[in-house]
Amino acid sequence: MNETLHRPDDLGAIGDILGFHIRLAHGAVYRHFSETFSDLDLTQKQVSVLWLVDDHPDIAQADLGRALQMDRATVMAIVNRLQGRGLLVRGASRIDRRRQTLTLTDAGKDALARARVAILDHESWLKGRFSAVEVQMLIALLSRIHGAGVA
Amino acid sequence: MNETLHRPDDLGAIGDILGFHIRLAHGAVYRHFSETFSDLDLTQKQVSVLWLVDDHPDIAQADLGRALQMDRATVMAIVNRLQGRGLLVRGASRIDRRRQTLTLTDAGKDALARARVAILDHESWLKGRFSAVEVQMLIALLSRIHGAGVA
DNA sequence: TATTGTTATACTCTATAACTATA
DNA sequence: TATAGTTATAGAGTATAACAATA
Repeated sequence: MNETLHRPDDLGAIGDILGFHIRLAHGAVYRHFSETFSDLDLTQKQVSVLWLVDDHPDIAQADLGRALQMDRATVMAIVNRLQGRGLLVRGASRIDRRRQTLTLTDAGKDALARARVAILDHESWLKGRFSAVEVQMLIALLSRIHGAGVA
Repeated sequence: MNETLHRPDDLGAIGDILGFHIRLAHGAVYRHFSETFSDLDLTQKQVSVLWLVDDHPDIAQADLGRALQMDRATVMAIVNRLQGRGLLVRGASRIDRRRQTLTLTDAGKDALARARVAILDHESWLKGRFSAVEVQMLIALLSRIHGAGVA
């Protein structure tokens, strides 16, 4: 049967797979984020890196990797791209010569400022379907999965 | 300050961004899935496609795109890969000659059977941190984001 | 020994654009 | 006009492996 299934409104047994719902939700967020940030030409990860570098001056790449749960090579690729666009600069650390400190340039701070405005739109779209209590509950549940920010 | 921030246990203001938590959770799930399926050499999306093709015989690529919220070209790439590995075959539809029906091969059914076993492990790892009620709550909240399977 | 940064490499997902065939 | 499949192309994220410098 089902050659006429043009609009599968029932997910079937796969609908019980929690990982499946996480992937779908992530995809939806990813697409809306991309639309919202098409003018700024910034991705989710790029904004996260700009944000954390601004929040933690002289943060190193390895720290970003831990905070955003990315491999060193992945951080490298993102930082390279941001540096290539002149949004941040690498500098030498004075206390540990293995490490490189990261600092936003003026252009980087400007991009982040505009990104924060766009994030308001994006988060409103996302959070608009939940009450404040539900948002906190969802964040708490998701935190149990990724395990970050648990002091 | 903060050049000594080697283990940022506090996410700072970015911790209030719901989209940020969704990305982190998705990343954690993605990594564990990859480990669990490294022997089978199947990705999340590939398993989802095998699963849906098995659930809906003669489903077409466009249907997969709607169910999994992927672009036509993205579906194409995944189906090509699965077909190249001999896990499914394309066939002509008899009622709409624009469409191609998709069907699992014996190898595809075998791969899916093994995938279902691996998914049990993966989902146990994922769901183990929640009560049954919390799992249902989380799925309901995530469904409000991706909007699929809502009849 | 462990960590940091780095380079090279490769794979997957994702999407856009343009084309053909069919409805 | 709209939909389905297709092809070509490109960008981004992700990871592994190996190496040098430093702790």
